[in-house]
Amino acid sequence: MRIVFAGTPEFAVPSLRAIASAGHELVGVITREDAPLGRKRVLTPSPVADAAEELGVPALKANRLNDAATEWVRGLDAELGVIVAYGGLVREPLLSLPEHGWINLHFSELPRWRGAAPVQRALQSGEQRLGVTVFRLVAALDAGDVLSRDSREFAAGTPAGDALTELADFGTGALLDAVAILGNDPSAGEPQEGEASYAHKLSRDDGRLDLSAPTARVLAHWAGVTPEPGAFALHENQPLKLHAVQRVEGLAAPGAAGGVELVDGRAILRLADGALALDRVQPAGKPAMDGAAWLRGRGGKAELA
RNA sequence: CGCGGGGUGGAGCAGUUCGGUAGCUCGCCGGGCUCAUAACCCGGAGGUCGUAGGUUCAAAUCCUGCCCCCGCAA
Repeated sequence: MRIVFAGTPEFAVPSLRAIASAGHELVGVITREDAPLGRKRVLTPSPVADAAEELGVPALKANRLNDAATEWVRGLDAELGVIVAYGGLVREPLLSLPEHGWINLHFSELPRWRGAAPVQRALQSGEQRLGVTVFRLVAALDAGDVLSRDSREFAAGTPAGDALTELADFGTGALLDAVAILGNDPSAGEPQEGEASYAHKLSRDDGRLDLSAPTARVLAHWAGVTPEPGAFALHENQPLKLHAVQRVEGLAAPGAAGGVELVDGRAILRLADGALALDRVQPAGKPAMDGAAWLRGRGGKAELA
């Protein structure tokens, strides 16, 4: 099938490659414009842009799918549009331009967690079964008919970044299935069933952990916001980023939640009903460091809030 | 010139305000104890205090330039 692909970040790349290696004809790729990256603000092409170049597919860099983008796509004469984490909305008339319309690979079990940060929000609320859904793009957000879906279990405490990376690969199966289904039956698709929920984009403040919560909830929260926007707690009114944590058993917490002390060479954070090992932390103004080293530099004890 | 923190043996820190012999918790090496150990005891190595210059009898500490790292903001 002649396919135009729209996507931007790292976890859209496996889908792009899967379509290419499945023998479909990739006629064009749309991705967001080069964005300034890092402290030095170096203008950097998106991962999808790099992949498109490597595959030798013509790419359009656009932050909005406007008239110019629509004309560009019209010239491609694509049969199907595939969108994976592009970062912009497809509207009419572009939406109806390809013969089979557009399909989207979304990283949740729709209609749950529609929107920008499905994996992060699902993990944050303690879910460990994460899914992918391929559906037809319609005007309403993530609301079109479903073509294929799949899901798998993740260990508690799996960071969103890792989960997303795995789902990006995992989801290519459902994506290729959906393309095949459409090839056989252009009218295929089942309406989404169940109650919809929305996964709003994460802000920095979403990374602030509530240390008075039960351990399982703190861990889920940590997982959902790691590595972006990053989990943190306050130490002496300064943020302390928690890059890597692990639940530790067998340490009933006699002290108040928030106390950190050295146990068997690890920095252990006491919570209401358990404890977390802080394996990698980063104080404000410092590089990331081993949690135990951080604690030693503070005399072996600290209080987080 | 957006705001701010920081650069001290291998790691993390203190010391800088009020210049005067390099300190702490670990790690490392050697020895001891132990059935054993990440535990404990004894001993040891390892630092041009980011860098260049200035002030001074004397600079990690005061002054100036530069380099690098990071937290915010964007």
